[in-house]
Amino acid sequence: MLSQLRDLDLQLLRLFVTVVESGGFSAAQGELGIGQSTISTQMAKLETRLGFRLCERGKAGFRLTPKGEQVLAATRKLFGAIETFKGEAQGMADKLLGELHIGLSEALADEVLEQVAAAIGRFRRRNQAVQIELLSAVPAELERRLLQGQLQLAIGYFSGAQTALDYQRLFVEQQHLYCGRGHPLFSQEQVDAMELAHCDGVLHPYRFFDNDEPWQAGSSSARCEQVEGTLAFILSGAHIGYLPEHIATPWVARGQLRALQPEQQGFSVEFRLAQHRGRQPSEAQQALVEDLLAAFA
Amino acid sequence: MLSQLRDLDLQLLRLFVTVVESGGFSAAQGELGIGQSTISTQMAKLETRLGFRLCERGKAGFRLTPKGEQVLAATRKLFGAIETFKGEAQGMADKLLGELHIGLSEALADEVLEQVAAAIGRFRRRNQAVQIELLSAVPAELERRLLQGQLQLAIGYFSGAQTALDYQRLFVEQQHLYCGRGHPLFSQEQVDAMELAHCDGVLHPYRFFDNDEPWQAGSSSARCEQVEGTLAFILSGAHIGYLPEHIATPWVARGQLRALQPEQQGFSVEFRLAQHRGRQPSEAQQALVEDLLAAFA
DNA sequence: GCATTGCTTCGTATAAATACGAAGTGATCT
DNA sequence: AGATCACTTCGTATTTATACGAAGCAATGC
Repeated sequence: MLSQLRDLDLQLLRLFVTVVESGGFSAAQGELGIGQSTISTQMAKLETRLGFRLCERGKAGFRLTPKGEQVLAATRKLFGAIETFKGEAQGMADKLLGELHIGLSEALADEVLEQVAAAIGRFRRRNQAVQIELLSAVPAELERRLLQGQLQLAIGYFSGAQTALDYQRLFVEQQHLYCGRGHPLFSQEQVDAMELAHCDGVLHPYRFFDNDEPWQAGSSSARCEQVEGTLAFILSGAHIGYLPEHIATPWVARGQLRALQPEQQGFSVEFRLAQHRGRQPSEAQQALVEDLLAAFA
Repeated sequence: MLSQLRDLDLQLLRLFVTVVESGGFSAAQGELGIGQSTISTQMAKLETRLGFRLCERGKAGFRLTPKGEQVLAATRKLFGAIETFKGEAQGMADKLLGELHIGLSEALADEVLEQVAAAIGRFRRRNQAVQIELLSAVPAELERRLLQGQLQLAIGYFSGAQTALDYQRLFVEQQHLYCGRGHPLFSQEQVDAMELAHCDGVLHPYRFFDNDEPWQAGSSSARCEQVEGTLAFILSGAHIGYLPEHIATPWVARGQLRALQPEQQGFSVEFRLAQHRGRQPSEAQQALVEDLLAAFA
């Protein structure tokens, strides 16, 4: 008598609805693909669970009891909810979700920014609802945050020495040694290595390409990790130092900066996309990596 | 890969929710009462069905994937719908539903109507949402409709001859033979049977107690099935006839009617509650019968 | 009166679900 | 390095669900 409706069998309810729609047990045989004795047993089971009769049947005809009508309506409502659930789950299957924290090296060239923007645009055209967070910082900082898991992706020039990180080449940036207008070497026609050796350089600690730089500062009373500060030191005329070509170019055009021995002292830096090798990336991350590589291809 | 979410296993979803609430597979062992290997298998099964991973687990700790979060929310919503369904079904179990069509004999005494009213009041205090329809008519009409299934219950004086109907005694009504003020016998002190035999009576065709009536009209030029018309014939002074005592009493008090030989010509009619014997009554019908019998007890 | 129809009940076969435990993996902690 | 933890995988046992068909039953139609 007491309805033991704890484990609510959806299949029984589905059978019930089909039986009603077919208008009888034997009529539902074909629709359900099972024999009528089974249908009878199942209906009896459902009625036992509910604790009341759902329909009157017999040669006299098939018809729902008042409670049967109510249960039918309630069942259809329930099936609606189930379809909604299925739809949500289904739609979720191929949808990208979650959060992406991405680090960008400071002082990127305009065209690089445009390519990053293109990748984001491409990504946003996917079936996704991803929370993206961008962070600009010095590469060392980016690498540190990658390792700590605060970032999933970072674009910058990296040591390449971290075995825990995976690197993919994106583009190359040209660096040159520059001096400012006030510097003794600025107006000097010929500059030789001897003279450069005595210049006061700008030191950028924690940068990964220090050893790649053709010119190594003999002495240095200026330290700056960021490009902007380095530029300020150089513009002062008191120091010489390395800058990305795209940063220096407008200043050179305005006669404020001069590249020193571009052929000998210049060098190129490889910018890479880095991600943690250990923790396997989310689908969203994989997709964005794909989009970034496509944008820089 | 393709999510085969057709038969949506609620038990798997319930397991998932419990695992989340416990914060891990092995932590959920106790809660679920099954071993962790089973939990692992079940979770894998659910994830296969959905087509994506729901949670990351391992020594590193347990946490939901973004999709897992979404599925958790969707699942809780679904469970809400299921609880609603259960509640509806549960509440329906002991609730009276459907329609009841009830026939009442015309010209019932006020106190009888009060008792019917009491029964309806009692019934309405039950857990029910029944549509009740009342119909006043002559008993023969009520009996016909009962047999046709247009009525489930009827109160009246019946032949008792219908084997298809079940009768239960409710109350007794006294009938007397009356004449109106204008009738020759009205002011006559003593009335004998001889004189009555020559009176013009009111015939009530299709009534069931004709043969019980002590006085049988010798001749009759007046026919009426209903009480009200019969009363009019008798008040005219041209006819004599039987009336329920409760109908006549106010007219007698006003000196408009007189009962003829009450001891000899009076008789009593048994009013019964009738219902179809063949079709088994709804719960609502059973309940109302109970309430009617109680009211008339 | 008898066949037919629509359902119920019973016994039983078979498929599927559900479970356990042992062995294995891989990351983390000591 | 080794122990530990949390989970996975595998093989297998046991229970449960699901099905069928035969027999039975009550109502209907001819």
